[in-house]
Amino acid sequence: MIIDPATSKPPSGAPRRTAATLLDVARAAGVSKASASRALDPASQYVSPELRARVVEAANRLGYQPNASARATTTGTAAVVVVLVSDIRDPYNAEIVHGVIEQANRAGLVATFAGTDSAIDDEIRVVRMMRGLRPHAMILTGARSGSTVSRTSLQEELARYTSDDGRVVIAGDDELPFDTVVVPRRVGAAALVAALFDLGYRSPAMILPEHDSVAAREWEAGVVEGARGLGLRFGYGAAVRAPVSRDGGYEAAKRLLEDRPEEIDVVLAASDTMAIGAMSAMRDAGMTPGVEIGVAGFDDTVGAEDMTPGLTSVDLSLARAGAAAVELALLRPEEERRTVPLEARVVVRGTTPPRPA
Amino acid sequence: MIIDPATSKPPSGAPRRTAATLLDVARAAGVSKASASRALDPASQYVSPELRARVVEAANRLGYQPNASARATTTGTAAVVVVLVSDIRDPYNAEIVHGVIEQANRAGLVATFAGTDSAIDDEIRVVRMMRGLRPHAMILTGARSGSTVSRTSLQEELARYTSDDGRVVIAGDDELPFDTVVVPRRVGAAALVAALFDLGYRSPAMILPEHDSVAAREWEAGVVEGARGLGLRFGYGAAVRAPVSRDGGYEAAKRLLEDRPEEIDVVLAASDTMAIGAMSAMRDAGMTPGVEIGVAGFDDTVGAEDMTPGLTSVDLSLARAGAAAVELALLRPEEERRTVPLEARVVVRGTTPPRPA
DNA sequence: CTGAAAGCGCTTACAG
DNA sequence: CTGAAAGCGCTTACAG
Repeated sequence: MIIDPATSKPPSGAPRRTAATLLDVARAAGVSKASASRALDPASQYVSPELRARVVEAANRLGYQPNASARATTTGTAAVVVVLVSDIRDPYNAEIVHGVIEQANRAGLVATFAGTDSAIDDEIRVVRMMRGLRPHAMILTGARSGSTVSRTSLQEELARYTSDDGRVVIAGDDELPFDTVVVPRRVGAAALVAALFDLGYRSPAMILPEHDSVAAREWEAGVVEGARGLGLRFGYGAAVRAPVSRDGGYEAAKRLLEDRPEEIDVVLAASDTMAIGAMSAMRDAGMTPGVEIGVAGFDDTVGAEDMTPGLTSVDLSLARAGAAAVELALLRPEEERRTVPLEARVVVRGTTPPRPA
Repeated sequence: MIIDPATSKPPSGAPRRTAATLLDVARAAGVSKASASRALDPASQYVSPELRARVVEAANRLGYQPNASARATTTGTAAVVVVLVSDIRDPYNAEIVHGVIEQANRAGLVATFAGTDSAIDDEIRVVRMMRGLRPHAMILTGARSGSTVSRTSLQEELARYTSDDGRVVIAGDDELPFDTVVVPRRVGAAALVAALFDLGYRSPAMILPEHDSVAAREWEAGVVEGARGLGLRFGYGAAVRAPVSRDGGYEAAKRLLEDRPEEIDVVLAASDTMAIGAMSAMRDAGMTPGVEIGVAGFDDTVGAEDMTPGLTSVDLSLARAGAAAVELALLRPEEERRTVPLEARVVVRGTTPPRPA
């Protein structure tokens, strides 16, 4: 359960011995609050050097740090960017989040996070609650699942926020009418199929995410279009759906191998995690990944290169995604939806050696 | 470079069409600001049900969300907990951070993050800047490296914060005079050595982190003490230092194998990452991990079980660490330093099969 | 139970 | 260049 921080009270404790305030600094320096404020603002002109020096000295002596909340209520916006992540432990998300933190800090913004379990209704609640922070922007990562009704509600809640001059950036796999950093899933999937074709693979099978999502659809579209363009076809039963997890990949590969092992020469999984599960399934079936049948994943998350053999995958340059999202959030808002594409790079490793013809 | 958000100005844009305020709600409901405030505070008694109903209705209609900054400047503390992480992509940190987010949300707190590159001087700057948020607590994860002088400065900066009634919690491997969630590194390392002894291993070698840190020392102490207790000794050169990374582990293992492969029957690495590198080095030397020589890691990060063979490791229940840190932060401050221990669990997998005597 | 008023810590026109 | 004053959006005694 999530408690609204704006509604719940902060845990009470001993009476707060308060931190130094601007007034304390002003007094210590023997100037007015207004002057102290200006002296501490590097952008402010019209401050005599001596006054500034005196104030800065006093501030340092007192360990003064301006109260960010007070400043935010004065100025109207907080120097905050909110990031909604489903699960930070997912390396895919961690990579994006890392980029956000770096870039936000560089821009003088504080990055705040909220988990959402990737359930859309959860996300609506979180967006609403985070609006209370009056953040400069909200960045949504990953894909979300939920009914059309829920999607509409989320869109409305976000629109409410943007109508108050907030910025929304979608960093990931979703089609929402806001500025978006586009994860090159479709392009990357097609490029992967092409690379495998060049290596001599002709009979691919797919392990698809069980739940529908934009990410899943994009990947599938990339694979199917890529294959079609090369004259390849998927046989009946050569596409199975499974949960996006190691175990999901394991089970899916098992089914694939049981049903029609002879007609498949390479298994494409929609994520590295599933591909890793698939590799285990092959081993348990007495095969060696890359020998009888090739395997390829997607995302090139940390670890793919440390499998044995190394897992062929597609690097989505996610490290850039987070930074790009912050950059988009910093631009002035525009009428039309803006889009920043990332690059996809196929990384061929041991699980898909050149296939003898 | 990090820009102080308290000093830098928020990026300016179009004039802000402001969000609904309490006054808007009060007017819409035909009551005073004071009454509206009370009606929206679930904890407030002395509000007539009808008045409350009217206010709540108006608030919903206007999509009102209280301004968290204004509330914070009124009450003196923000419902925020700040987390300092070196690198969120490290699964070790991600696990802790995940626990923090979950538990913080449950407690109605917002979690804010700042990266620190694990350099102590960076951390000092960040602590200082984050003090401006007047957060309820600061949680420091991981180990930090830096001079004694720097450590003292960090301690001073943190003390400054606690003297203003802030709470500091160390979630990880460090000895600082604040409430601490203790990562059971020493206990876990000793338990690992004992487990390996039971499996028949008698000649261990160590891959240690290159840089000194509390984490490194604790792990080393656990291994050495555990070994000594069992009458085992480390031969000369059976302990090598390397960067905490896959490549560091690779290089270290390579050296170990070149120098004295015949005297070693198991390699203990201070982290799973290094252990994974070590496994690659063995393979490149024509060996199979677990066959000629065993390998064990530490942390049991995601992925260890998916190696081939599975990597023996020690699970530190880090998922609990983040939650425990938040719980500590919520307790009322006390004079003496409090300590919450986590549990260590040895997980034996394929890289350390029972060794024939 | 309800409202008028003061106050939290800042910033920023507005006068000097 | 400097200061007095108003105002940001809230909460909370203090009177009724």
